[in-house]
Amino acid sequence: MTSRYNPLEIESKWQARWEAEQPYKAIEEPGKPKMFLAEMFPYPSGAGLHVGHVRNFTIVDVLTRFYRQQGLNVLRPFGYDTFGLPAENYAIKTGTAPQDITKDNIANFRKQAKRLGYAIDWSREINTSDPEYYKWTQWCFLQLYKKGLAYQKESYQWWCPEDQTVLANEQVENGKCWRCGHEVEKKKMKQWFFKITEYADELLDDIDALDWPDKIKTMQKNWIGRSVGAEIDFKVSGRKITVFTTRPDTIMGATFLVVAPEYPDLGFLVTDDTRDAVNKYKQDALKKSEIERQENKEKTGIFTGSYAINPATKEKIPIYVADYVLAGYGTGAIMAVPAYDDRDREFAEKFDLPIVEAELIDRDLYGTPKVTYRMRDWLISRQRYWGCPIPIAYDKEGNPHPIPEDQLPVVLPEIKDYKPDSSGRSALAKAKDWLKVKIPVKDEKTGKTHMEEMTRETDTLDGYACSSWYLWRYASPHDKDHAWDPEAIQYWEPLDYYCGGDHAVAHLLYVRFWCKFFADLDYLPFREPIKHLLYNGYINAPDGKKMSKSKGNVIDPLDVINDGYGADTLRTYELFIGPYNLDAAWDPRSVGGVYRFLNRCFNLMDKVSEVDNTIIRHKTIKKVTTDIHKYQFNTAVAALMEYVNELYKQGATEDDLIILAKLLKPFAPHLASEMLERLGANDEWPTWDDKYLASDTVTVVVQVNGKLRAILNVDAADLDDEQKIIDLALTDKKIQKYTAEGIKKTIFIKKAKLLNLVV
RNA sequence: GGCCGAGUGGCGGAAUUGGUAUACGCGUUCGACUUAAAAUCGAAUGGGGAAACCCGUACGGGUUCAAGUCCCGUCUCGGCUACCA
Repeated sequence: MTSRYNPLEIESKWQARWEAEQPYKAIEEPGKPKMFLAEMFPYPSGAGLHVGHVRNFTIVDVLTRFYRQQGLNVLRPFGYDTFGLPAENYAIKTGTAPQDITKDNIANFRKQAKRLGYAIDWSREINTSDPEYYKWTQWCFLQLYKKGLAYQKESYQWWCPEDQTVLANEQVENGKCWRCGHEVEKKKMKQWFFKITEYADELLDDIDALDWPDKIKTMQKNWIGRSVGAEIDFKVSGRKITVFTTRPDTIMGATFLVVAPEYPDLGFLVTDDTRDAVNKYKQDALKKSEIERQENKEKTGIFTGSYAINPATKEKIPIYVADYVLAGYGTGAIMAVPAYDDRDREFAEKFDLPIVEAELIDRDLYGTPKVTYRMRDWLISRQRYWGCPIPIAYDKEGNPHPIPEDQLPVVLPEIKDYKPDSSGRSALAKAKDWLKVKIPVKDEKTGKTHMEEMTRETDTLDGYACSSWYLWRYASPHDKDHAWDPEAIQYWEPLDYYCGGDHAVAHLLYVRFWCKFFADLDYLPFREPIKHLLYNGYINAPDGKKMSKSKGNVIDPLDVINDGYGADTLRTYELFIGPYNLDAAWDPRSVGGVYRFLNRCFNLMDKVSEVDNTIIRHKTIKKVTTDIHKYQFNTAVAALMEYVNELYKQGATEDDLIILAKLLKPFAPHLASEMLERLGANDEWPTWDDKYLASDTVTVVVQVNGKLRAILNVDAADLDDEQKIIDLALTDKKIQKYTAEGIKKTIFIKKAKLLNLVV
């Protein structure tokens, strides 16, 4: 031979072959063990792939190829999460249709992903903004609607009176709209919700059994936040206020009540003297932004003018309104026990209210047991254009009607102006023709059905709804009759490995919620959608900071490839960079180190000789295999480097090279494929035999008082003879020196091949 | 404030889960090859010391024959969360 290692040449050769032969197409084979893996599908931004995507996708790819090489039937699809604000903002700015932007971005992402050599089944691509896909998102919505789990509710939202639009919490800065600077207020609005709280208990109870990182499991538990307590009624001149408390046993110390500013019965509590002041306090509180609440935790509040009777002490206690009580949690009213609660004490001190160190009583005396959750129902309405239309229409009275399933999809109409207008509805409200729809209505009296003209819902769905079921769509991505094909689901699902570095709570909780819901409807034969979750860390810039365009410290993975390193180096480097679940900083010089390693692999092809490397070969097979099982990709690569270093010293046989290429393939598939082809070998994953790993002689560490003093080479068989080891150790001059005063105790650990002499 | 991570050479990181601390890579130094450089190949590389040795896993204690690993306390950094009664 020889040609130099030219990654770009090798990679384009193999990518062309994989494109033509589609070797990674997955086909159900009942009876054959399957493995289904996926990354959290990307939002295809205009910027293309970044190094974080590469880390994420490569982890999935290593596992994909590893299990393929082990003979499993592997499914590894790919998709795009395309609805969302960036494309809409870009559309508003440029007048380009989000549909077109998305198409271009997907094409770019696909092209770039192919340059990384991923073992993807490209026939299963999905795209959430494709009507073929979101038809079924709408179908899912209708199933939830039918069961009463998709519902409308009046609730307080941040509202900008200038822009006439709802704002997310993060879009409110110091009580002002982030766009126009106008003061925002909380406005009661009718919005769509999914009733995730219906599954709160199951979502919480099933967490422990998941093979997910503890970090994520804890975050989900905290998010759901189950509190076991009681509801207690306090009489207020003929009416009552119900409070929620986790400490009903402290009721003897309850010296006042506090209700939230949004408390519905507030009007009843005020008197002629207090009405104006309370109203003003309420208005101010509703104007306060979340950020202000965070920054200023100084207690504020005002006396309503009413008193309640503490059912335990029979005493008359004042009722306050204060914004440290949240309307959305419990009943929106609390009994304040300043002796036992820090917040209540702070409030009591400020307003000069009595603090009573009362005795604790039986928890069940005055309340009824009640469980409350911190998690709220999932607000899914968005007044945005670029999202999945909610399949609902309203009759003349404003009552909602589901769009019949045979009318799906409700196609998002193409419009010219995406900007929200003063109507406070999404830009869809301007699609006049689209708004009108005829819905069959059954007449109660005659039993006959007639078509009635109605007006479509103009809100679109939160993007998280689109990603709540895509893992099941992967099983039958082109199914025209179902959201997912039951037989394909039966074979492939649930997902074996899911890998990502984001969405610890939201997405990963919503998928679990939908899974349980559709399992209850018998659409899914399992109640947890994801068996193993790998949560990868971020890759930061060389300076350790987050990569960002404005800081100019972004590493473009395509540049790394095109600079001549190639995709194999990039992939291998991103796994070698450190433990997959920790953040890591990009180091351009270490990239070179990995490139040198792949070079050494390639050049080893010229160094074939006749030697026996059985032991190191089997050791390496074992190390790489077990490391991949433990997701220790960095040490798996290190083991391959050690192996190659050893082969450089000892010389390598063809067998050694074949094993190297097989083990290398998950990391550097192009180079490994090239090597295997030249060696005339297949890529079947090798196995090791422990008998080769036990060598005849072993090294025994000899310590004196726990400090290393000598190393002995002894026959492996002698490990069973403790006295012989001790005698041997005592022939060592150094050991003799340290043990001259006599030995008090000897500890021999066979497993560790260690002898400790205590003097 | 609460919860969860992390702290090991000049740097990224290893360490069979309590048993030879610093694997592998980067960087540095030296050598080989070369007219030369690059590339490549080989060797050395925690600190102190002439050596024997001593000191070393953020800091202070403890348990143990033995601690990077376990326990108690402290500090620093990162993430999530934020008055949830």
